[in-house]
Amino acid sequence: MPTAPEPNPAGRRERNKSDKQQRIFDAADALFAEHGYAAVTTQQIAERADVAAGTVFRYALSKSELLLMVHNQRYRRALEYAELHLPPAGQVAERLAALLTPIVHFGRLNDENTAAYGQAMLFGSSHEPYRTEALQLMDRLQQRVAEVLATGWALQHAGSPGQPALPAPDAAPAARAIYAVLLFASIQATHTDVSVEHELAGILSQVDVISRGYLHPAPAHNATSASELHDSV
Amino acid sequence: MPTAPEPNPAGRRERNKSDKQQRIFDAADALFAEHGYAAVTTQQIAERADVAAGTVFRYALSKSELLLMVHNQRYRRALEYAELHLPPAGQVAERLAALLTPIVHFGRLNDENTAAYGQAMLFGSSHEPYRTEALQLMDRLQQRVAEVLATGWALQHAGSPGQPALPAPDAAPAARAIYAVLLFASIQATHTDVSVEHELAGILSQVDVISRGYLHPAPAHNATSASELHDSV
DNA sequence: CCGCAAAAAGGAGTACAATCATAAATGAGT
DNA sequence: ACTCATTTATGATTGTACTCCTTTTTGCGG
Repeated sequence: MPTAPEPNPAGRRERNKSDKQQRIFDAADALFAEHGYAAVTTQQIAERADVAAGTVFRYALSKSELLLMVHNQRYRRALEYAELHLPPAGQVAERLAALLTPIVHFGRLNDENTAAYGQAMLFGSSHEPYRTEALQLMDRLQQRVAEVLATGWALQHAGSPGQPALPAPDAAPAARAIYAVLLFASIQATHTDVSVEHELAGILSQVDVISRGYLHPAPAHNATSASELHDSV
Repeated sequence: MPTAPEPNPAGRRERNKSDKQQRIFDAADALFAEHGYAAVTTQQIAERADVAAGTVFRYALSKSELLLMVHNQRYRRALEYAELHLPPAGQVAERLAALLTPIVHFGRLNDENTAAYGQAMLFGSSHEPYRTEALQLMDRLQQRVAEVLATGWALQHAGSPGQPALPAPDAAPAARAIYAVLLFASIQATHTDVSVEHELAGILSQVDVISRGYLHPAPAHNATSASELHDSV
């Protein structure tokens, strides 16, 4: 729709070089959105972007990285929307639901591509820059989840003047578990025909368990420093 | 190369036909174990099994299903070991650790294949019989986890003679969350160089949160029947 | 034993992601 | 403007999973 790439045999080389990246991005984005990841060939993307087949792989290391490239942007928008509409206060369960619901719905817009995106994120090579970007978005969502949890903990343990405000426990494990649940459920959803509502209900019931576990006073556990468990690539 | 060379002119056709499946299984198992999933070609498997290239795909729909086929067996053994060594009683956290530790260690024996196995399970086609088998093993582990949780709940809420023994809540969401955490961590581990101990500690810290959430008296939740979330094709 | 239909196996062929040797473009130094 | 080194683009080629039409084998009724 925006660029109408007429096969201009003489023009290619003379074109502005710096927008080649943009042409490839747009081509991949449009084709994946229209036909779905699996049905699109890298050849088609190259043709639509009006570059040679091999050129595509100078801007992304693999077909799946092309998907990461275009889907990161879409995912980021969904995440920003979720962050924006997160109520600044309230029950933990409701705030988490508010945060996750847009993400789940977004995933359902094109569930084939969402599954492929998850696959590229989970199984892609560490050398792929766009995968790194995707992992950062993943971290960012976990961060938001952790904040909601920690805030909830602080509120819950605020009204005891006797206690010297024992610090909130590390919310990272709970946030990570919630993310795992979200991802797992999203992928499962592509293989079944559950409704979004059903999927969301399943996710939230798991999230509920996890957030209760976080908020529940822990029985003086050996806090195995979980901060070292980060992806170190 | 005009015509096919006759590698073994007399032998192939006259062999016992019914063990072809077994030959293919053995060939795939050995080659995957020795060289790793990615480095093995279906051609190699065919050669080692002494069948034609196309024949392999009459016994498995895809290369990844070959992996599911052979890895299911290995995984089942690990699961049986874990079930066997599960202490019949004790703290929930310890029993869950006993259940999951062998699985995590097993995954580390050949983490490349384990990741590929997870990938085949999560993203494979619903028409693949061996994937269905893998999903059943997944369910079985979740079942064991759920049992440990439910048993723990029963013990914890046993000593109140006043209450008319309110029934244990559905442990399925917690079990699913624990499985998601396990799978997610296993896959992550292949991209990092964390030690098994570290990986396990990370998993158990998440499992702890989840099991505490399950055991903690829930605020009367709508138990969305999670049994319908199954792959239905 | 002999057709003969159905099932199984064969292996050349296909599609496609990804590579790589070559070629073109670029720009810095003079 | 002219080299020449470096960066970038090209597209034919390759490796490989998977398909598809053909051939072989099998089992069965006469």
